[in-house]
Amino acid sequence: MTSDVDGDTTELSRPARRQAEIAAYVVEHGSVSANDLVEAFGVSVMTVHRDLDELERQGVVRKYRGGVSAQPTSVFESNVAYRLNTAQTEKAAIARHARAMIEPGMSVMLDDSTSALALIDLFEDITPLTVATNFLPAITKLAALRDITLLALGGIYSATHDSFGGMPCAEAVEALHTDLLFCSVSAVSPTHAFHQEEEIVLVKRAMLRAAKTKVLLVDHAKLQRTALHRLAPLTDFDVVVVDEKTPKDLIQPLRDHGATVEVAKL
Amino acid sequence: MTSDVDGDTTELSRPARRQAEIAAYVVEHGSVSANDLVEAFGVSVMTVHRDLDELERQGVVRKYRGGVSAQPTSVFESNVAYRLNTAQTEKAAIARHARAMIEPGMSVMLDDSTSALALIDLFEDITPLTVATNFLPAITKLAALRDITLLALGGIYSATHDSFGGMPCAEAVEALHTDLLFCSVSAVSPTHAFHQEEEIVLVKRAMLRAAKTKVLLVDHAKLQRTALHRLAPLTDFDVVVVDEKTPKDLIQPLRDHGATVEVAKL
DNA sequence: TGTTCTTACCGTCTTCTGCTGTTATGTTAT
DNA sequence: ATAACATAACAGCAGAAGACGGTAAGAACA
Repeated sequence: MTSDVDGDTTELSRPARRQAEIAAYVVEHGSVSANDLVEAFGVSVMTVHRDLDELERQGVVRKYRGGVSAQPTSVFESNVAYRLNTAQTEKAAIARHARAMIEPGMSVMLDDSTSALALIDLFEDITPLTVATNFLPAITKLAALRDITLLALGGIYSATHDSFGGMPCAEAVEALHTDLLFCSVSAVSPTHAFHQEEEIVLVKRAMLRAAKTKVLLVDHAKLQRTALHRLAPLTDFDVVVVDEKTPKDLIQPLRDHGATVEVAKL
Repeated sequence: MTSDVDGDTTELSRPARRQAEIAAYVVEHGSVSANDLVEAFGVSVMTVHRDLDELERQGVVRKYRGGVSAQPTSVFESNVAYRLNTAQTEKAAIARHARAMIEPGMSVMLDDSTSALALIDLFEDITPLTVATNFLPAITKLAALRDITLLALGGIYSATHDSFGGMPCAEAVEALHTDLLFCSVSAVSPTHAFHQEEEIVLVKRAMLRAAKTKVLLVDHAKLQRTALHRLAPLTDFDVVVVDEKTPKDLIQPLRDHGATVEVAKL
């Protein structure tokens, strides 16, 4: 669990980073007091409380009098701040690889994945483009771009993912059909893609039905994890993109089971 | 046209304000050169170009080599930046009045109106609350609040309104039914509410069908305007809220035709 | 009631975004 | 070909937002 946080420490505001670290700390220790955190992170009690409030708002920890306790690991792992911290250079490489699949005029669907964010930065040259997404940071970014038709997929806001979901979102997805889907999950086995949360699975399944070409974006950390809900067999995806750091012996099994795997060059 | 811009000059970033002023200038003169604007506003050519690019992105002006020309007045009037400039104190008063209608636990729908933005600032004390809206600035604001269930109404992004619309949005609305709707329009006659753009009308009509109690928020400027599309008779609204600056002789006709009009105290 | 933990408020500080002009390069007309 | 106009890249600046800690008031627990 404490393993693969190969954090580039940049790219995230100081408080956000500290919050992610606090979250990790809490998850590791199960439950700690505010004062413990004061010592561990060298900030004032006030700041600790503010951080914990924010983490609680995101659903990552539960506050009670005298301390905080961790929520199930699942929600921590799908916490946005945490994910943003992880494997940024790999994600950039994956994004560049994905970009090559897009042609001007296409319609593209993005889910609430941090790789998608990196991908958006590469959109400026591929206009015109139609992009549909349920991920709030992505929506904000896209709204500022010209020559991009932005189709926001609404739904119930989740602070943990900073995205929209639930039935309303699934319905919005079902009304569409895009050329491409770029999608991410929290865990990948040799045969299937998995995700922690049921409501998210609901939306992602809908997205899979609503796109012609489906691309799964996977950084190497995902291949060594598991998660509760089976989302879909890997053969449902037309392409699975992994980063270069992925060990060869983890890639081969996917291919053996019929998946088309491409490796993104750094 | 140049009349009622009783601008409080505060509350809007300098460039945004200047852009709104440039837009007004262009609309008034029909078509001007970049250099004209440099003189008129005392900024560099570069800045003028940047402003014009932004205005073009919003669909308010058209750039061609050697200058810019205005788009039809309608789109200028429904331009967000312009609307944000107008009658802010009145809008705050209207928002306070509207706030009093909301009780904790209710579900509220907001359209893409600047008055709605003011209203959100007053939400913190009325939690829990469920809020549905298609207005991007509103969505961003609400996402940061706790104890608020945010239901984003997706759809096709319009840079002019900074909101989502079109059929996907209308469908999302139709799947809901809220206790309250706060809604705004671009023009109000003694008998009807009007709006410039057809797609917007589509969404607002859907919203009217999807709420139990419907409230129309109107600042006094709207009462002296007209617009192309008839949205709905005023009697479709349970309450029409106007600000205190509204001349009495403009209010009376509404009441004579059966509307329930309330005046928001400053 | 006393103690501990939490929250609210306030002033200061820093950090950061993003606006701006300048210079240099590209593009279109005449 | 040359002049007018438009874009791109760069870097400095300013204003604003937000982070932080301290103190004091409040709430929970014992």
